[in-house]
Amino acid sequence: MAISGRISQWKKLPLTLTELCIDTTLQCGQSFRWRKINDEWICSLRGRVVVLKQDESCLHYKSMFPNVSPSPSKDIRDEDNTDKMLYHYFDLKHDLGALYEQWSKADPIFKKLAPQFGGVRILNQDAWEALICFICSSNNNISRISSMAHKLCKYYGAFITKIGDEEYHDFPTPEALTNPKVESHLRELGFGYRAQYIANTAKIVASKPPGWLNGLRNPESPAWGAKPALDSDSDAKPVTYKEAHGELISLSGVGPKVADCVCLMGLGWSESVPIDTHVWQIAQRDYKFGKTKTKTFTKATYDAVGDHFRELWGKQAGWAHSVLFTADLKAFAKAKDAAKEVMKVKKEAEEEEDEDGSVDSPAVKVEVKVEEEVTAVEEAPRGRSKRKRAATAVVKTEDALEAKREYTVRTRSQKKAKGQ
DNA sequence: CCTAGGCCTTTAAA
DNA sequence: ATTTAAAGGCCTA
Repeated sequence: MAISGRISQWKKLPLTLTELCIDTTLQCGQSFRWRKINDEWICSLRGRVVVLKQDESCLHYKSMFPNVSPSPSKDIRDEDNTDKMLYHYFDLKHDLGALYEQWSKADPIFKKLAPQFGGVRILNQDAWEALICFICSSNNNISRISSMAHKLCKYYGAFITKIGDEEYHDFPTPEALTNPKVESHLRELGFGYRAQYIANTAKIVASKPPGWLNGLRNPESPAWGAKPALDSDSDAKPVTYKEAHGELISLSGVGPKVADCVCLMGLGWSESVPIDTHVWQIAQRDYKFGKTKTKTFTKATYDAVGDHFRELWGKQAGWAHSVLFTADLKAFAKAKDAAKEVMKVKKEAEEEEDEDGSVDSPAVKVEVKVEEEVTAVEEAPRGRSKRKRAATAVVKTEDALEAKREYTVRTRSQKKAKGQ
């Protein structure tokens, strides 16, 4: 494989799946730039391309740097701080097992769901990247947000290296997005109304003093590469979560939810709980938040839900929230797959009957219960190979249906409330 | 303080 | 086939 930069060997970090599960953590909607290729995760990160894979006991990683290093003759090991970078990125100083125990103790609902979703961890992302990506997230879905994030890197980020035919670029700086043509270009690229938000926010941030955004960090969670303040200027009073949140809201395209995402995933405010439509649904369905006075979701409701979770889960409420959020996403995806699988089986059954030209097939045209259709498929095998295929489909479908039923039960109460 | 409507684009249902 | 709704919201009136 052709690589234009310098590549490190595989290294490893002892780490259990309870402490970190990259499969869930990297695709639960926190970060939008990781891509999975076979069993490896790959992403450009702070000037290098990082590849990750995980087994029972270790996180394996390697990194690729650009060729234009300060001293090309120097051994890569002297400057490769990827181990420390990942330790910071995954915030591994926290004992996740202990946190899960604490949250389970405080909340029976968490306790029930958590065992299936271990190793979900809040990433310590670059604040600027989080800010722009979550501006993109409004009224949007994960796959489209991801493609937008990649376009930003592709057109505005510094080139890092090429692997095969794929070029890797870093996430763009604010300055790189201040060009007057950015807004119209991003619109052409399909960003929609978010193009303006991004352009405006880039201008605002670029006009602030350097380090302004990271100045909103939780002091207990310093930025990557930040030098510990030597003799700190005593007039700089520490920022609070609420203050940081308020500052972010003043930016373009940033409301309470996006501000909380940046606080939690970019600025180290672990008590921040972003309330999006999913979390709001969880709050209504599982935490009795349905009977508020106002029907629509107001700022007051937003704060009330956040405060409730902060009281329930404590200091690291944002982390606990992400576990439940992940659980809901997975259940939702499973139910969706189930629906697809059912359609597929339907189609197969239909095709088989067409092949035979048999007439006794009322099941496919009439709206009936899916369970009955599955039975119909099972009883309809005629040739050997067809029988096998049908049997496999049934097995897969039963799992899928189970997931769908489970999700439906969980969401029923909410649908009822909506109907009134 | 609360509410309604509009906004870009894509996808899946209806 | 067209239309509607929803997808991890925000902004303006």
